Amino acid sequence: MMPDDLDAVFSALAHRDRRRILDLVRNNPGCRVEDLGPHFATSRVAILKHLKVLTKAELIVSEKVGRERLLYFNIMPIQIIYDRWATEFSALWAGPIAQIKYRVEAEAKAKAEAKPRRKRDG
Amino acid sequence: MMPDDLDAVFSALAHRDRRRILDLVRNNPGCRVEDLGPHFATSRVAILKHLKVLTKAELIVSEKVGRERLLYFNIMPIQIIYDRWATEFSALWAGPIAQIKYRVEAEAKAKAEAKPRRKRDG
DNA sequence: GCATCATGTAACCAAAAGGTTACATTTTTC
DNA sequence: GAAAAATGTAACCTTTTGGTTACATGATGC
Repeated sequence: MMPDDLDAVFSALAHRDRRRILDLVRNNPGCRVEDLGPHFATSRVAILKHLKVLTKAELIVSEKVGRERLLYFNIMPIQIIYDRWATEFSALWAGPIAQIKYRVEAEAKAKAEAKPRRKRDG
Repeated sequence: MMPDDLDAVFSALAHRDRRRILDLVRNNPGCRVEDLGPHFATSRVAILKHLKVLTKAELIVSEKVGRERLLYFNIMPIQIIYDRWATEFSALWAGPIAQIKYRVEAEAKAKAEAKPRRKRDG
């Protein structure tokens, strides 16, 4: 997954209604576009736009069956991020107490070395 | 964490430079705003704007020391999402084989029950 | 105390985002 | 075959986003 793809996934998740769409599709695999309508206060076309964003981020895959479009949730983008977070941050979230200790150490270290750096101005 | 906060966090993560800022701050706790400049092709003020977004999402906390501002990474928002994902999706990502099996079952189930729903139009 | 440094705000602009109504197309139903 | 259903596109508009340059302010160094 390329950085641009990460942008797309996080961006897709950055809207409440889109997260709710994902929940609905995940809990109702194969549901249709029109099944989503009653759950939202916005227009059908707004929902179509949200679906387009989710599809581009690969969080939703769909198939056209006659005049209907069946929607499915795709866990892969989220799993990729989840796994990447596990790799990068697992040392940071050992637990509440360990975490506070780490934070304090980080701040002490910062004060000890927060000095000479290269300078540049925009 | 409220849904609006989730919007803010995902939105903050939805920009490549902002993720890179987070990496830099995480690996250099207590670094200053100007330390970030050399790593990016955009202007200093653009970076300040990114920092404002990250701060609002609580992914970065900072303290003013004299004329400098020291930056620290805050793992909490990401940990909250991570834990929530673990709760909601752990059944979905048991493994590649199990996942494919689940997907097939989901699609078969969808075809069997993808029928009567309420209708509404925008 | 003055010049420099580090950060921050203001103003501007183009592009993107998020919504709307109107129109179009294909498939299904009767 | 005509009407209804389901989806999709186009056009429009307001707001937000992401960038820029210019200006401002307080702290630091000499």
